[in-house]
Amino acid sequence: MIEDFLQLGDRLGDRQSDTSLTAINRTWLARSAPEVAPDLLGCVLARRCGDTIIRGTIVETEAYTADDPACHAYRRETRRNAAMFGAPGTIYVYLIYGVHHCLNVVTLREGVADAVLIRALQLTDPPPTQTVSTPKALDRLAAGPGKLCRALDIDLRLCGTTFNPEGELWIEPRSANRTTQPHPTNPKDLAIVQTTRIGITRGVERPWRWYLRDSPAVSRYG
DNA sequence: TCAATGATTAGC
DNA sequence: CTAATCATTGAT
Repeated sequence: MIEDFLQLGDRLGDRQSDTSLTAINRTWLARSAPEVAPDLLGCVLARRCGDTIIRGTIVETEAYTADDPACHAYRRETRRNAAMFGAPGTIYVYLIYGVHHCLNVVTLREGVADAVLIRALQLTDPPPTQTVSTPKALDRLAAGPGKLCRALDIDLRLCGTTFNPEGELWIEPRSANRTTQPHPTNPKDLAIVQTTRIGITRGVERPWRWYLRDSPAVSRYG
């Protein structure tokens, strides 16, 4: 099953409508992070939690590359960042400030540290473990890299595993036929803003942050 | 072995 | 603006 997923090929372009293709695959991710990051906007991150699946539309991403001083693996490979050197489609999760987990999609090719940080999701429904009183509260539940990991119960246990629809975490392309989505994102109408990254002290000038202009679930604007 | 720090967040 | 909180990191 996992092999089938990996062999789906490179047919998952932005506007594919083949409903048999349900997940982003390794080939689609075998591009540099600054190429993949804006393409992930409007795609759906899906998390299996027991019987239920939590879904959220990706509305904010950042790219990190091997020659980028802000990248965790800029100096060398370590035990913490080892997953960043994995094949495209590998999951890289790290703990930041001793408090929050952050989720990355490994891109490009095996042996090269290159990844996209998922910074915010527009959740379609509240996770089973959480309650929200207003629609606005739901908008903010995954509005930040640490918050989305908490909402989807993502932690270090997933680090080093692979995005896979047969597993616990995967990504569905913009094109998937998702009639149950309360927040459909029409690829033709994606208004993408490109700007500089947040929270870093080196490589600050690289314009490698992207977000959906009109999304109420973006962590910050500007 | 040890001190500094960080791709953050909530709260004052 | 700052505390929380800890694995990783790079320097002793």
